[in-house]
Amino acid sequence: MRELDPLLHSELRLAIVSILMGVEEADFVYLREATGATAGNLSVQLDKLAQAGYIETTKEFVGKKPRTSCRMTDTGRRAFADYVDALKEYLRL
Amino acid sequence: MRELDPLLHSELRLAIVSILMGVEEADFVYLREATGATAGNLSVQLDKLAQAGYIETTKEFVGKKPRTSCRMTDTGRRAFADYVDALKEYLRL
DNA sequence: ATAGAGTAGTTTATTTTATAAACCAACATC
DNA sequence: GATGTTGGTTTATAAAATAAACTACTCTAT
Repeated sequence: MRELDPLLHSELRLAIVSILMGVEEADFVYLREATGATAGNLSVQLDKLAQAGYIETTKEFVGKKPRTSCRMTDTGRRAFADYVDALKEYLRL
Repeated sequence: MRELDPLLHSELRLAIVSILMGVEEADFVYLREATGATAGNLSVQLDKLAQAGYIETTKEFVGKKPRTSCRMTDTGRRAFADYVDALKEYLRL
């Protein structure tokens, strides 16, 4: 059986990637609200995705507030496509 | 976002259920070979699925050898259908 | 009869992962 | 000048997956 990329096969990381696949970019606060995750958990999982090169993050200051925004990389998009493909075998779609 | 049933959102358990959805029943050895899992891991994960009432197992002796065979329950089939449904949101299918 | 290897598992221990709790820095509000 | 808020990160704890070790039995060859 095909392996399911463990980096994507995690509820929160999958949710993050799922959201990012649909938009140019999304910021930390939006992702936190959309996924319902705690900030700590989100921070950790974003790091893992960034470490793997699946997403790219940029940290800037808007006025006095920090703002982290994220977007998919090509590597990430490919990994997601592969994951979906592999998963279809499991789901019998 | 819809929650992904954590019992099914595990590579090995999903593989087990995926196989069982396609057949009347399958035995331990078949599942071990088909999934490539170690016997220990398989034993643990089958227990969890049985505990949750997603699968049913029967242990009998065929000649002198033990034989554990597994099949889906209605509860399990419903859970799998729900899981697939929820996952489609994430996969954008 | 017994040592060695194989089958069919289970139990226990270890590692990995996910989650939550605590914390930091900067600001605004009372 | 406490008190709370926003936007995070770091660290600690809980939960999960995996691997290693073990049980019980059988079969073969010595």
